[in-house]
Amino acid sequence: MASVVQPQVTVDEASPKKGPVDPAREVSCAVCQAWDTSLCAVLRSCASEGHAALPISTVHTVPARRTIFHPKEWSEFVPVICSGWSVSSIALPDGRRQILSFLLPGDAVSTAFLFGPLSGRHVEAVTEVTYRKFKRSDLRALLFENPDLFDRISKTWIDERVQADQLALDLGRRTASERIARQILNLAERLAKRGMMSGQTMEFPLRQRHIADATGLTPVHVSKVLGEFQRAHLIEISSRSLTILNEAELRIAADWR
Amino acid sequence: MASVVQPQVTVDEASPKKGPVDPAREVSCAVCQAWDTSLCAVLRSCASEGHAALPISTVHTVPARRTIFHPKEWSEFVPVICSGWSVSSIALPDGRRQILSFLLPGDAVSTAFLFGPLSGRHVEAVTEVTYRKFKRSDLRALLFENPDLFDRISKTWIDERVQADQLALDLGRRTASERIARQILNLAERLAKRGMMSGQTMEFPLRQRHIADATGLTPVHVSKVLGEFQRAHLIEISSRSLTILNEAELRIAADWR
DNA sequence: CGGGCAATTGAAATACATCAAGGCGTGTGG
DNA sequence: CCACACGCCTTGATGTATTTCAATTGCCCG
Repeated sequence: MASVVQPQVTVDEASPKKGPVDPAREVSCAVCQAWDTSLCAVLRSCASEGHAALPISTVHTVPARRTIFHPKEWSEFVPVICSGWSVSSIALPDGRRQILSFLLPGDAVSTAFLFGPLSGRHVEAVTEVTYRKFKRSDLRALLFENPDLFDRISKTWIDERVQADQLALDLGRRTASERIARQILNLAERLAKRGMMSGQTMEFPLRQRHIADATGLTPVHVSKVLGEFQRAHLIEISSRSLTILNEAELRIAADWR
Repeated sequence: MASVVQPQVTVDEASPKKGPVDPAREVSCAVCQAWDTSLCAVLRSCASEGHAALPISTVHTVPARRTIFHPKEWSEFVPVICSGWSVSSIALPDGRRQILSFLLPGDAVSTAFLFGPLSGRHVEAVTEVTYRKFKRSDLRALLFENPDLFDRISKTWIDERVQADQLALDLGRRTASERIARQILNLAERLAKRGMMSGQTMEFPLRQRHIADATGLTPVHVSKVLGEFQRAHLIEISSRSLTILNEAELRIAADWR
């Protein structure tokens, strides 16, 4: 238990806490690289503006591959990722599944989650993950006290809608290589925002099965396309990390904008 | 100009008004079949509860195939369909396009639209369409005055999220026949809610390329699948109307639930 | 050391796209 | 009113992107 499986994201170097509850919550968030994005930022800026304190939350740590949120869970808690990678998906009874998004530090599953339980969604850790659980009613209350908190949420909301639209466009109308290239570029961009890129290199804990489920393809085909990309020196993958060697060409392959 | 191209949905039989503004707005809405669903219902119930009056809106009528909302429009107005069918989509510069939803009477494009412009979206009339344009700021104001209006909107938001998830699952993980069958069942269900089904028969103004763009397929392939469905006596299509002959089997083809 | 998940690779199958031609209905202009 | 063009649908032949199947390897972990 003391030695962790993979030395992934080095977010929490200051406080690798194991207990379920962390009273000194501002401290640990202060180190979080995701301060600039998404819900966390919203909550923190709200607190720093002297309004109500941050709502109560409990911190949890789960190992890789563990379920964070179960599809038939009807919970009053909304999880927000603090460190590590996880994945949000829906599945068919026969096993086919579609990944809707990769969740990085600072991400909540969906803004819709703030207003009611979103059944059918499965959230699963890819690496070891720490996350916070907020009580829905707390967040809601906070939302009504702060009109500009509301503004920020609605902005996130719009973003989320745009993301969903793009996903549909990708899955419905793009080729396999385009989808994969876009997924890589998209992740790179999001990691960069969080200061989690070193140059053109990122930690890349995803299995090919994850990429397959996110792009609506087969693991086998993903392997072939990634192979082509590497032979064409667009990217390089080794020991759970990915480097973009030729961003310009990769963007062309992705038909980016 | 007086004779309209297609005698589609017969919603507005009481008032086929042509002018852009309609002062007697409650009246025309009272006939609307969509009173039970979505944004319209929300606004009307809000008004009937004796809060502020319905916000100002202007009524517009456009012929089939006309653009209602342009992708680069950055408008402060949010359109809500009153009668007719329309379609909301996004497109790639090279012409590929993905339909995100068919809009039926009572539908707004997206709840996200209430909070900010959603660029890139194209909304286009399929049949002759009448719609209302609300001013975003009016709706927003109304929203803050009525906490339970907000509740209803957020419910719609969750629904919309679930729809988006299902779309991704369909496009990413389902076969052509499944996608098409589901689209048909889905439309039937939504039309039924609006009282627009006569038994198992519905007006069906969609061209096969609409279905193709909604399901991520080619018009040619859609034709083949619809042909199979008809030969198998699951459905019958003739003169712009569609009948579900064998709902049970169609549901199986759709892998419904 | 053995077992299981992950990745690679090639061969075969298949679902869907593309291409092409013809028919049918409908609006349009002579 | 007719001829015509055009969009829409259908159908068959052919092409291709992706899946499925299968065998092999490496690797992590118990």
